[in-house]
Amino acid sequence: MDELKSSPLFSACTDEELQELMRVPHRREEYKTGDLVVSAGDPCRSLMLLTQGVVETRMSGANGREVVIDQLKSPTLLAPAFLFAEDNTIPVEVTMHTDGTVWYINREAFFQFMTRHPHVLRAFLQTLSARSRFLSSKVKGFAVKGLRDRVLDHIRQHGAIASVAKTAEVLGVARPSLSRVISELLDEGLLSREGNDIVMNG
Amino acid sequence: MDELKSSPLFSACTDEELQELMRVPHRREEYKTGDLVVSAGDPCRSLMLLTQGVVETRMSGANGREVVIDQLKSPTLLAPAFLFAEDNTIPVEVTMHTDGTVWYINREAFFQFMTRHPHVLRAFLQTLSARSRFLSSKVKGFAVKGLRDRVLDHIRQHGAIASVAKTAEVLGVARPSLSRVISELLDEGLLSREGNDIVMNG
DNA sequence: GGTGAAGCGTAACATTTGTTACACAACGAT
DNA sequence: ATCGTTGTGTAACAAATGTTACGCTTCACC
Repeated sequence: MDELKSSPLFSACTDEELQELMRVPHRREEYKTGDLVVSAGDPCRSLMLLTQGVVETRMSGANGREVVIDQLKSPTLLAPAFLFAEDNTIPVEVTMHTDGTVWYINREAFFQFMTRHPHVLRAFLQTLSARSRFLSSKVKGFAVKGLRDRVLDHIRQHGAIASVAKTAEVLGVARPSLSRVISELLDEGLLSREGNDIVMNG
Repeated sequence: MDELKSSPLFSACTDEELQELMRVPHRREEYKTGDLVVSAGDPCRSLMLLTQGVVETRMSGANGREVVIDQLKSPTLLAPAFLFAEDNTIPVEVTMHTDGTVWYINREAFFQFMTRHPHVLRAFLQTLSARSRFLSSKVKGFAVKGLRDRVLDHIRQHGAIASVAKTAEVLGVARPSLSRVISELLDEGLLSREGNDIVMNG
């Protein structure tokens, strides 16, 4: 299918290679907004490829606090880091943020496919690396002292804040706390309003 | 060398495979306690394999706050997640915690080697996965509300607290804050002293 | 035995963040 | 137009953590 070719993993594949891939066990599933794709603790037995739609990944702490790890737009792999792990349970919850489509491709067959097609292997490794870098920056973000700096970092990376409530979830703080800090930063002239968004100054 | 065979990456390799590996460009470097192996921002151009010793990996925020990400004992790979990344700069600082030895193996040659020897590829993917899971749990740890829970989690994972100061660094809090919380947990009977260590109760 | 450094506990106070509650504006549905 | 919903700002207070400072023990070293 063309859907697969849109993924960075398979974009460089020839038609013959894709036909070979289509002969391995796989299935294609459609989801609707709000559907649960993966719940925390599920084992990861197949390569999961989101070809259409947007998902949100969340981690929920023991006490009920939920943190939105991030939003992933298609095309992207879901939980690629846990596909070949010894403990392949997925620590995050994945829900659809829009309608979407996920392909499931048999793990071992995909492994064989990678060994036969090094450019696919390289793309897979690059994806893993990007996820790892993202998590590193997330850790760094939480370690950085002070909500003020985290807010400024977040705006630098995302360009603007559209929703205070959503951003509070992502940053893992209470909404009024974020609202207060943003007010301070607006007063100090470090941030400014641009329509409904909040952006940097300088 | 036998040193390589001790690594989980190459432990399943035959002698012929290791000899093949030894023909690819590589070097071996020895370090002393306190030496800087990788400084944050360095590009990752070779597979780095710690065959002897213990290293600490740190991230330093913009404001000077430093957080010990973790301690890695040999044998282990250093920064494997960034070897095949598009942006292959390493976001952490790696310093020797003891004397040690690091092997550097050419990236492209190692890539070829993996494609020829799938069991090495699988071991490499498992290593990447384990690192990714570690980072995930780290993110979850920071997101979990309350230092009390983080302390209990840390003890569950590490068995005991030997040094309050070191642990405070790892958890990213001030030492007196950790000391205070530990005192409370001791009072409440959730923790207890065992010699110089602090352990769980139950 | 003295001495200094390192690690720890603790206290007092400052700062940050969470919690709860309320008022207001925007918006869609009835 | 009215109603309810949603997102937002704000205030007052509570709780958690940071900061600084001090005294105590332990231990290596002289």
